[in-house]
Amino acid sequence: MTQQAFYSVHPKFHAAVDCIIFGFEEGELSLLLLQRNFEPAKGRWSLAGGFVEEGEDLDDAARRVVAELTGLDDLYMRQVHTYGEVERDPGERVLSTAYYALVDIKKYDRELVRAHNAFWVKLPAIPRLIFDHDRMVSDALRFMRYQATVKPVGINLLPEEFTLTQLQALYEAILGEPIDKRNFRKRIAQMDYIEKTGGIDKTLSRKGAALYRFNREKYDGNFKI
Amino acid sequence: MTQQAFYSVHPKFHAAVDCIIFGFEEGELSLLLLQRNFEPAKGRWSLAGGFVEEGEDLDDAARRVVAELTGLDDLYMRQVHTYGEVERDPGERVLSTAYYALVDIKKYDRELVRAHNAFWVKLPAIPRLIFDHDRMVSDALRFMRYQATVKPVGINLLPEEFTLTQLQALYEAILGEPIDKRNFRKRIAQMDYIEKTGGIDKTLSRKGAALYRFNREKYDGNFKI
DNA sequence: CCGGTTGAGTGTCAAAATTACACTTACAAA
DNA sequence: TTTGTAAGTGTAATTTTGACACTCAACCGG
Repeated sequence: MTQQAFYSVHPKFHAAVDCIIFGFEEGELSLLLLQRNFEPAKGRWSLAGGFVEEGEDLDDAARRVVAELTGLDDLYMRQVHTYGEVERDPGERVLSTAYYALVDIKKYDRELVRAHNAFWVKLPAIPRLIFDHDRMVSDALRFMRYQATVKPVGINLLPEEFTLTQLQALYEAILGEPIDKRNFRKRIAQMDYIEKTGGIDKTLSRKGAALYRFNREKYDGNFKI
Repeated sequence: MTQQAFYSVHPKFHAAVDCIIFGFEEGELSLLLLQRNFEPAKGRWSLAGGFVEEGEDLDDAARRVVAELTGLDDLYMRQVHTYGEVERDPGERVLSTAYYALVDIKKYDRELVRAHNAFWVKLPAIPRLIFDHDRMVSDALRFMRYQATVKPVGINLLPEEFTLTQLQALYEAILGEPIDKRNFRKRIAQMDYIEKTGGIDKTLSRKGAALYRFNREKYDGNFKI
């Protein structure tokens, strides 16, 4: 058997990516969802998705899909799972790999999002999604939650500089439960890679809240071996 | 644009599964690896893999690949990750999804394994593997280790009935560090889903060691909501 | 200018979980 | 009956986690 034949006796499939795009606003997690104005499943809600193209890495396809929708590159993205049931897409057989992305919700390109008929929807209010996208969301949420307990990925949902009150609200949203303020700040104080910038945010309090930033070098120094 | 055209403008790809098959013997984790007597990469070591076929779920393809090699069905298997770099398979473009499987190493079909030119290799001694299979192994190992700290998946590597000494040796192999015997037994004692069978194993000690089994009903009762 | 309001910031103690640690027992073989 | 081997057992110290309430700074309105 030639090497060519080795491959060619096997079928090929469409490969897609679907992206669970998380944002954080007003104390709640949101997802960027599309109300589809195109077939198939026109009119229904879905994740941002797209097909993998010739010569394109799987990860890159996911980055492209998110960039085309939000204008944002360089996001924190992680692969969640690949869904390969024969009948999962009623149109044709498609293997789809889900990725989650974390977005600073202040930064996305509003024009692009509008043009795609996409909307930020707060988590508790998300509608039924097409195909198996509901399952993708719950798998992504579980995985993101787990990662957030292990490393400070949540920071990617906040602006460069943030207050501890914002950070706490974020973790409360991610974990879905209230956190004691003093215990939280005690824990953060031990993380030398979350450092004061010296700046002060006065938008929320008369007193003003110290601004912090994530220091990637210190973090990598502590945990990469 | 018709629905047909929606799909057909996009390329298709080969979809493969590669399986990291773990066993446990003599206090060490092993992998079932193939020394390939077929192209491509004939003569080199690889994971057990195969292509997804028409009308076959992705998970089922992974089960089939493991079953064809070991004769074992009904194994504990979990998807690890999908590898989609353009150049990862030097032959043709293939998207490959890795799964790990946990095998009771006493039970596999020796004829089948021999026929496939496959061998159990203890973890510290595994050779260089083809393509990106090394990376698959290390990702699978990390994932399996994590899962083992969270739920008793390791039990799938032991026979139905096992002694606490075996169980401890297993966890020491999975975690890669020694465990205090009394603390370990204290922890196990709290898990009512690991129960004495009443049987006694005399193969290792004159005194005899109590045999235990995993009670799936009790476990599911405790943790499924 | 002073009292009120708002969110920021801070420390201690109790409970729970984790870790370290060494000897006795049962049995079979010599 | 002595000896060797793996099985089995409890306690105390340490660390980690969780509960809890007031003061501070600054601005606002009267």
